[in-house]
Amino acid sequence: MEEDLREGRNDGRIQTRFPPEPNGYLHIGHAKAICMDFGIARNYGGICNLRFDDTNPVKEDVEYVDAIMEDIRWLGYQWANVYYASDYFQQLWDLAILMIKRGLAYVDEQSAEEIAKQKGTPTTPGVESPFRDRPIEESLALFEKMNRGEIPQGTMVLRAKIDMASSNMHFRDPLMYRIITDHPHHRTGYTWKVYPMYDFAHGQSDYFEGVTHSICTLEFEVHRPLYDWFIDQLKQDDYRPRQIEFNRLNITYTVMSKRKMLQLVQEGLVSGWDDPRMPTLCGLRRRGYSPAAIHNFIDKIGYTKYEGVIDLSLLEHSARETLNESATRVSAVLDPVKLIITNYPEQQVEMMDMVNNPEREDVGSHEAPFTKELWIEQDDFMENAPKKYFRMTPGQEVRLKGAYIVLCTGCKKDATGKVTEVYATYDPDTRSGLPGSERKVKGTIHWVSANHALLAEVRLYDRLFSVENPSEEKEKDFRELLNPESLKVLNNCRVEPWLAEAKPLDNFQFQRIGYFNVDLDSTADHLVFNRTVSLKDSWAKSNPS
RNA sequence: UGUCCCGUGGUGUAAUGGUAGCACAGCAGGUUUUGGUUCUGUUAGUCGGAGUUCAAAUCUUCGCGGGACAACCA
Repeated sequence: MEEDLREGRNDGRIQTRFPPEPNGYLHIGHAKAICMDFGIARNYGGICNLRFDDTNPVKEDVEYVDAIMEDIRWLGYQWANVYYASDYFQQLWDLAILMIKRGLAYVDEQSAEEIAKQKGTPTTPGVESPFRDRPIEESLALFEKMNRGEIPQGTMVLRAKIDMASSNMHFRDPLMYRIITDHPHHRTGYTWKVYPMYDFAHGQSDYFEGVTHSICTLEFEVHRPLYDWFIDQLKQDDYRPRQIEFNRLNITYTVMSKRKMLQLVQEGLVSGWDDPRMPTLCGLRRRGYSPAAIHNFIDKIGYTKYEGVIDLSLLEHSARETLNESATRVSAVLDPVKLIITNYPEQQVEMMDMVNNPEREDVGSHEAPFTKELWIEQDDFMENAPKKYFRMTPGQEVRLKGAYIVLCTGCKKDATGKVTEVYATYDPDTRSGLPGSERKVKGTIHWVSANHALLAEVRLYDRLFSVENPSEEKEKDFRELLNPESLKVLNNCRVEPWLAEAKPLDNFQFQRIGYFNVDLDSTADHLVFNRTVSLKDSWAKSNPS
C-alpha cells in the first residue's frame, strides 16, 4: 500500500487523519481505523491528526467530542493536531463561490423529492434540473441569500454541475451545500446557514491539512472518483491526498452500526453507551478489556478488502491472552454452599499464601484466611458423581487451593433435597508448602472463609445477540434477536477479603471461573464485579449439565 | 439487467509467477496445587471453466457467488 514512499511522492512525507463525526461513541470498529490511521503514521515516521467531521449540526454534540478524545487516548495514541471540518467553512465557501463563477455549480430550487427522482437509478441515467443552466450571477446571489438565512431550510441547495448520466451516481450533480437554520452548530452556532455535504468537505479538508493518505472504509470506494474530482478543482501543484479503503470490522453476535447502538441505548435495552455488553470502546473498557487486549485483537484481524465477519471468540481470546499475563488470581465463590471441616479447630484462623499470578513470579502473593467454615461452589460438590468428576464427592479427596487436602465425608440436605452443608476432614500434614502437600490429588477447588468473605454482586455478561449476524436477518427486527441471557446478576457471591482494596476497573482472575473487573458502580459497601470473559472450561464443554 | 469492489480450511489472515503458511475455533494426548496456562499431535482450504507459462491462489478471459452505489447523513 505504501509504496508511495519508495516512489518519493509528497517528498516522502506521510500524514493521515482519523475523521470521526462527533455524533456517537467510538466502537471497536473505530479502533480498527484508529490503529490503521495512527499506526501508519507511527510506523512511517509521519503524523496523524484528529479531525472532527462536523458538517451536520443536527446530529452532533460536544459530548461526543470529549468522549472520542478520551477513547483515542485510552488506546494509547496522541494526535499531532485537533482539527474540525468546521474550521474550513470559510475556505469551503470560497471554493464554492469559485466553482459557481466557473460555471461548475448552481443553485437548485427543487424539492428533495424532485431531485431524488431526477437522479435516475444505477441503471438509467438521470435528467437535468431546470435550474442547471441558470445564470452564474443568479446562483451567486441566491447562494449568498441562502447563507444569510433569507431562504427557508429545505427549499434550495447548491449542486455541482457534473454529469447526470454518469454511471457513478455520485457524479449526477451531487449536492454541495444544504440550508440548516433550525440547529445551532456545536462550534459555530448560528453563524452559518448553509453547511457543506460530506463529499464537498472531506477531500478538501484532507487537502487543506496536507493529508497524504486518506484511509477510510470500503463504502466510500464509490466516492473516490468524486473525492478526486473535487481535489482537481482545488489543486495548485503536484500534491494530492490519496484515498485508500479497507474493510469494515464486523463481529459475530453484535452490531456495529451507530444507528442500532443508539436505538439500544435510547430504548433502554442496554444501560447506556458504556453498557459492558456494547461493542463501544467505553463499554469494552467497563467490561474489563484493556487497550492491550484491543490492540492484540486488531493485530490479529488484519486489513483487507474482503467483507467478512470475525468470530467473537477471537476477541475473547485476545482478552484472555492479555489478562492471563496481567490479572491477579483471587478466590471468589459465585454460587456458595458451606463446607465445614469437621476436624478443624473451631476458632482457628490460618493465613494462607496465595500466589498472585503463576505466570509471573515478580508479582508475588497475598494472604487469605482459612477457617473451619468455608464457602465453596455448589458445582464443586456432587453427592453422586460420575467417574471423571474430580471435585467434592463423599469418599473422595480434593485439594483446597493453597491450603489443605481434604476428604469429603458427606453433606446435609433440606426438605427439598437441596444440599445445605458439605462436610470434610482435613489432613494437617498437607498444608501447601509442607512436604505432605506433594501428594497427588485429582481435583483442586477454590474456597473463601465464611467468616471473612465479602458479599459481592457479580454481573455475568454473555453475547448481546443470540444469532451470529443480527444485521443479516431480514425477517426480524434486530431488537427481537437480543440474547435474553446477555446479563445475569448474582447477588450472593462471596469474595476473599483481600478484594476490599480493589479499585474500579481493576482486573482479576476469579480462579477456575473467569476474568472479572471491578465495575464503576462498585463501592466499599457494595462490591460489584463484571465478568470480562470466562475461562475456557473443557469440563463444562464435555459435560453439559 | 449499469458501474465499481471482493471470493484461500468452520472463521479471519499470509504466500517477488516457484513447498499453500499462521491465528482463532474443533478434536486427541502430555504437564499442571486453576478441568486455566503451556506443550505435542490432528481434522480441514485456493468459487468454477478455459487460456498464457516449465510452473498459476497469483496474470488473461468467460461464468458463478457476495457486497457497495439512486440521504438536503457521514
